[in-house]
Amino acid sequence: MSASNITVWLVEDSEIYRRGLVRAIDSAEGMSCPQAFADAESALKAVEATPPDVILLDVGLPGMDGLSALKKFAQIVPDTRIVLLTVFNDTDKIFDAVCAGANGYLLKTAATEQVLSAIRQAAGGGAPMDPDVAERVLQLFNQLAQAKPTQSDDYGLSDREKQILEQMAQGLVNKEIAEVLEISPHTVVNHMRSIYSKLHVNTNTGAVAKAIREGLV
Amino acid sequence: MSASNITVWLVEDSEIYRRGLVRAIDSAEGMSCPQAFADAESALKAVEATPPDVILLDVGLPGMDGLSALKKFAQIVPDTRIVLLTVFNDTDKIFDAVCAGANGYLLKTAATEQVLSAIRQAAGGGAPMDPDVAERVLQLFNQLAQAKPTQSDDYGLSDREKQILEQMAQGLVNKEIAEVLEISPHTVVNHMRSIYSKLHVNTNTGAVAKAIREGLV
DNA sequence: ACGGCTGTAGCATGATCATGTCATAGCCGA
DNA sequence: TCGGCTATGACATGATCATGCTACAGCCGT
Repeated sequence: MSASNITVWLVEDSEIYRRGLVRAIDSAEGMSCPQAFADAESALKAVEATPPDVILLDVGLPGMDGLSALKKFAQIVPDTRIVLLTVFNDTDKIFDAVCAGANGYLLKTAATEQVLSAIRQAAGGGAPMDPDVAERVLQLFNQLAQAKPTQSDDYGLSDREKQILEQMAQGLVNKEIAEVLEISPHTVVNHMRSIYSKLHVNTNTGAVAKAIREGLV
Repeated sequence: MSASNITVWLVEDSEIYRRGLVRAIDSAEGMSCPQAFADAESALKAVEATPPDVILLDVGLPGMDGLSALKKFAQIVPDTRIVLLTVFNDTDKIFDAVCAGANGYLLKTAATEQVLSAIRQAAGGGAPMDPDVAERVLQLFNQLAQAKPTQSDDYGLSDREKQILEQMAQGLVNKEIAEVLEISPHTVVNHMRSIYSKLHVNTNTGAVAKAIREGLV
């Protein structure tokens, strides 16, 4: 918010790293670090009273883990920009973090000057992101956008059973499914038996619900 | 690929900008710009013969537009890292670009040193991204990932009807739904009529499928 | 050549569903 | 206060579904 003086909080358990970064921030033009915390719990307690512009949050914290903390911060002070600091460069964690509403993602190997620059960018509405992290975000983005609803487990359904399931999920009744697939309604029923058995359901609605939710159709 | 000397191509119609950047790249350590083009067509013709490590691609080109060019480059030389250069900061374009496989996104307002740094990062497998662009990517990412929080259209379903629908999507039969909601099975049927009517379906499977797909439950 | 699986088909029974019609009560806005 | 909407409940009929059983042909691996 304040363009002249950005308030930054630091949540980081390593005392050496924390002290060093606090000093760097306080020395820098246009920003200050009035508070720093060694764990997320104490930061969460204090944040509602005097929300900072930016929080630098270590994801490798003792006690409450960084991602849980991130979600809580995002809930309590949605206007505060939250930049994650991490040594990890793990796709799953990045995915979770982005979903949880992180506004930036820096590696701890970043130089001090880069961190300060990131703080300015975050405060200005940007999302500073390490290029290696960004690369993974883009990969994830493509996976999401290029529509592939992960059918990791198809419950051992046969091709024919999947076809039946698909027609069911179109809202067709058995007779119509039989017509579409050019088989007897009896056969449709038989396939449904197998489907119910494999999906562990016993109603058509249950089968359709499971199929759609699990991306089988 | 080459860590020692990164080959960079520049596709940019502004002669002034192009010449300046070529000179900067050639002067920089560890990279060179053997070729530069004023339009995408001529770059596409030449790219298969001697694919560079990185292509800096202006999206505001005359003739073939930058995004189309991006898709073609990604097809022909998938190993070449493509960084977009743009003056625009438009969400739709960013979305398209990311989907098309861009490996980075710089604004033309970036300083020369930033561009050179971006080239190194892109060549190293990272995705250099302007923080403002990254912010939009993250927003898009959230829209994609966070299910469908916006059931903008609930088809005018009443609260009770949504409850019924929810139970249907659990796979319960009418009698069970009646028990759960502590109403008569007749009433359940009546609510279903309304649901079918509002969703424009006429089977329980159709209703469940639509409800789940549209995020109503 | 045999067993196992898939896909096909059928019959039968009881449960469930879809649809039409009717009815009462409460709540809210006009 | 009246009409409209929601929620409730009911009866009836025909369609559809779930489930139990049997059966056969083709394919695949042993």
